[in-house]
Amino acid sequence: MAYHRYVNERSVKVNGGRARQKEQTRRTLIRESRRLFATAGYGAVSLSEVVRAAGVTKGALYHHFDGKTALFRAVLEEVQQQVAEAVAAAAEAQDDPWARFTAGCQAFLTSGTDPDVRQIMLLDGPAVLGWNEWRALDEAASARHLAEELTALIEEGLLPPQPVAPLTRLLSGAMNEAALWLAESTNPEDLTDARAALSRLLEALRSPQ
Amino acid sequence: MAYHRYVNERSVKVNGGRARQKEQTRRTLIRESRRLFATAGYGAVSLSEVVRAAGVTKGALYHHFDGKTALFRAVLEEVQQQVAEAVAAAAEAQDDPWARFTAGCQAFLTSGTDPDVRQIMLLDGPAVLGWNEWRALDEAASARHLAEELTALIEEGLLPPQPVAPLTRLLSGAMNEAALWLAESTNPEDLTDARAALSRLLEALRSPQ
DNA sequence: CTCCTTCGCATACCGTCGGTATGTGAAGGT
DNA sequence: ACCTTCACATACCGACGGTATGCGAAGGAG
Repeated sequence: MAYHRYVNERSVKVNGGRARQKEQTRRTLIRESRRLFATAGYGAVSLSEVVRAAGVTKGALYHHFDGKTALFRAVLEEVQQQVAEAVAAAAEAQDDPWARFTAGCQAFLTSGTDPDVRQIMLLDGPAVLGWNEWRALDEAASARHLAEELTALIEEGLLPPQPVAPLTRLLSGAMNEAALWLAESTNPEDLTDARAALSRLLEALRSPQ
Repeated sequence: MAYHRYVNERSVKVNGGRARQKEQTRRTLIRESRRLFATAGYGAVSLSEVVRAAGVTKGALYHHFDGKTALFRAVLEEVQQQVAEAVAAAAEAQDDPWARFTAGCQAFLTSGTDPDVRQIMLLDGPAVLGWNEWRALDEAASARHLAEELTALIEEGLLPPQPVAPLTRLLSGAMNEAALWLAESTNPEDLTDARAALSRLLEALRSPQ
């Protein structure tokens, strides 16, 4: 009985090298925990569920991560990276600087309605890791790009000169909360209204022509 | 030994009626749990700590509240009510409708820097109770006033006609996040910048004269 | 004053959780 | 063929949130 998984699955199955198997286990843990965290929320997910869903034991989990919060951090980083990629893709599809800015913001608003993003990045993230660490990860993933965009827009005269840090937080928070509201909504008209409201907000900030 | 507290403290001390004592126990539990929740965060506070700080046992806690989240909910309602009172007081000190609106928003931004508000209302609230319930409480406490103010401003022509629901979330989220950023800041200049940024944002939304 | 009911709270206990210490055997180098 | 490494599995722990039960003072009824 003991260690039967080694005999039954690990050594018999066609496995790549040890490093390859290790990475696969790690990715499985992240994938399954992400699914559980997204659907039930961090607090309602036990590590027993995670390792059962991943087909490993707690020994494997603690071999890859320092604990539950470290596992969550890895998941959050993955989610944030995906959001950042979506935002960057939407922004880079535009040529006009102002259009790039607004397209990125709208893409961020849309991303926030994804269930994984909503629960992991917007709801649990700040509470589990603390706002400092959450913001540091957010900064590294996407908020830095937003701040850089704002700085560029000010330099180009499209935005009135002002400190970018508070404006970044104002806009980031506005989009986060609007995305949460949107994700909860059942009325499809709300999406249109939210995008319009964000559009109005951004346009209102623009320098007078 | 058993039930010695009854003999030593409860019946000997000068106590008001049973109902009075009950309310005092409840308020003590809320007060102490609020203090612990605010300083350590919901997840890092155990009910053992709470009842020890309150000088009662878990039996008392579960007599007053259905569980840990119910205790947190009671605390959150108290915090939200205090924020709402501060915002209402700041708004009603102004005569001009637009000044009332902006003063309320600035007061909300200031309230968010309070440690209790920050941790309980802004960080743990949505994660612990879920966004739906958190928003329902927020709605009842203060967001409804914000929405009513916005509706009134639109009717008076001070804001362009638009759906108020998404705008309410945008503004609420912007102020929440800015408050979190402010609370973390060590530079006193950030407070000035944040208030200025919020002021610019609100002014930008105003109807062109 | 006496009895009886109510109820606010204490006590004792439980299953489960996150976390740790230790064991094990296949992989990969020598 | 051997030996070291390491990617896990196993077994166990203290602490947690929650529950069942007991108790005794408070307050009303007669």
